[in-house]
Amino acid sequence: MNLDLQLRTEIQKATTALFNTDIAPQLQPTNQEFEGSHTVVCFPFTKVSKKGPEETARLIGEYLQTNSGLISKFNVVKGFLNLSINDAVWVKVFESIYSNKSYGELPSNGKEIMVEYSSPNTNKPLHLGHLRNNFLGWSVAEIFSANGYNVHKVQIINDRGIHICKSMAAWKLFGNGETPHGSGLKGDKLVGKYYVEFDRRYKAEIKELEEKGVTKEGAEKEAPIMKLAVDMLQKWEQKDSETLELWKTMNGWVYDGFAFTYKRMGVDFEKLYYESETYLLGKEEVMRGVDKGIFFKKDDGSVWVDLTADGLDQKVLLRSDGTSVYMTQDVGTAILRFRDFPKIEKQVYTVGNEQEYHFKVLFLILAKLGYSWAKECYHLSYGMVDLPSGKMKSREGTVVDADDLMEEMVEEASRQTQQLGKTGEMHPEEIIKLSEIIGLGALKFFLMKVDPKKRMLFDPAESIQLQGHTGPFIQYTYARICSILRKAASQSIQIDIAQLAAHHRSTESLNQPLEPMEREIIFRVNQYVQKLEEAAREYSPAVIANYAFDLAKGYNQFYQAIPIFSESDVTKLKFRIAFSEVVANVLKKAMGLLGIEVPERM
RNA sequence: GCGCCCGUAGCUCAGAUGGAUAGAGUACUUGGCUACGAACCAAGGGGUCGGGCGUUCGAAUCGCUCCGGGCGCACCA
Repeated sequence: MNLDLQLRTEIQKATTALFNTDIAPQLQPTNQEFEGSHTVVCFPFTKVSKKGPEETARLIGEYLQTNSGLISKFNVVKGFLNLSINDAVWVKVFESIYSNKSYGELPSNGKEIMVEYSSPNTNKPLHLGHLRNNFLGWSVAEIFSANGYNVHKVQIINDRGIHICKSMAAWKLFGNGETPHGSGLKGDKLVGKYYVEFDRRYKAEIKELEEKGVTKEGAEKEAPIMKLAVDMLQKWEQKDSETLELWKTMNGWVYDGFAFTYKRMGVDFEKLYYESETYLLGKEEVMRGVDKGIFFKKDDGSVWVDLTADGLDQKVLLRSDGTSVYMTQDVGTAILRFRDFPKIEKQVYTVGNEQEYHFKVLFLILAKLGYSWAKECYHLSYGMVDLPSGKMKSREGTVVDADDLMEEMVEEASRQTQQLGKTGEMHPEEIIKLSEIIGLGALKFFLMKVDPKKRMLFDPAESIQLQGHTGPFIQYTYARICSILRKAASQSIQIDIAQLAAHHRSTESLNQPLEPMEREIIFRVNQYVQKLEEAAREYSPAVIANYAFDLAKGYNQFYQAIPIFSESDVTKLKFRIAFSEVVANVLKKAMGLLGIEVPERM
């Protein structure tokens, strides 16, 4: 049952009866300091009531109290009508949540979407920025899934081009046949090492040539290592077997390394796309656009799209030598995906906000090519992650490596767990598993509690905190409830929810109301579905993260104020156990959307 | 130069389509474990919501303007 919707309907009935108006009521949660749970803002009704705000609010309140079974009492502060919901109604709300095993999962809506995330540069190991990207993308996919969508998680792997050839060239020159297996170095780290080596070498060679009097431009082209890389690119395009072999081998190393990192992150993909497989389709589409007069060719042979009518510039789509650019590849990839999954109605691209312009252009181009789904595509644009020292810069060595960071978080979780003396009767494997859950939970929560659109600061000292507004705080609340449920089970306390609800309804007159904190928590639990919808609408896991924190905090307050097992009234005791169980389930579900596990003890 | 984003407590962040005395966390000062788990709870101080003007019964939220910070505008990806 949807309490808010019912309430809204009742209020509308009241205002229609009283003032003969169809102004939609404005409902908001009541401020802590006043009694009640729902507040109607009555200022908008003063126009039709022809009375002051307080009088207007009082009239609506009186009408509701006499005519609606939902409201037990009300109070008026200025133009605000604060409503108290009947406890029997609260219990009914609770009952329907408790007995609904799939609470928090909306039924299938028959819609299908695709979410792209990660899509790293294969020459560079994953770093902190990728963690935000992956966690956000994965979580948004889960959020849509919980909203009833059929979701496909994908990524694009940028596996062709000169940058790949750079690490290949460096490895060929200086690698001495080094392999991940032989050196024990993770595949992506090994390839990254040669990419850096290329750059170092390239700069040295340029300097050498310049000292011999070659111009800077000349030196950049003449540097032997660059010539080798360019040569490899040409050979690659001509499908030279030896080059292709090396390309495959080194890419394989990278993929193996990434797979390891993804696994620990807890993210996955249904299908991987490779640029080497999509850029030709992009080229075809662009040529088709030229034939249809959508794009135009310049004298030098390059192909352009004119977006000045849309308030943007002209944009190149094919170079004068006929090769494709970044945009061309993305056009091809998008179209291929809609061919592979004909039922999807949109694609969500999880990519940093520095590429906002790129996606604006991409969607316009796709629309010009006649793809109606183009206007449904969405760039899930997120802000950069800064360090206390400022921006991450590879040149200054301030890049925070994803593998290292996850490892440090887990180690810190382990250290703190042991320091708090929580590991008493745990097996060593259990401690390891728990540390993983806590460490990654802390990291994921830290990165996802902030609005994705905003640039954020990653303070290492703060991120490893396990108290306060953190993932472990919520995990702890969950573990605590599990402990209560274990105790209840050991005392063989059986919950019969229908009986409890009936009892509450019949004893209401016996003056056994709910505690205000209990009402508030039912209110929050009942809010979950709305938050779920909001999170999808806003593409924001932060909505879920902050909701879970608020719920956990509310429960902890209740827990501390009301000792459950000292309650002598068996019905109340049972209610509170059932109530705790519901909170635990919702916390688990919400955290699950963030990819954060919750432990039964910690 | 043109375009987009951001500015809320010392610090990190919330603030539903404009609504009540702007909220959390952290840090700091206190108090609470013989109890269902103290990774918790309670209390306190801490704010010109970057500045100004405007719209409105009502502005952190909308408009204009200035200041400060970030990003983009490649035949790079």
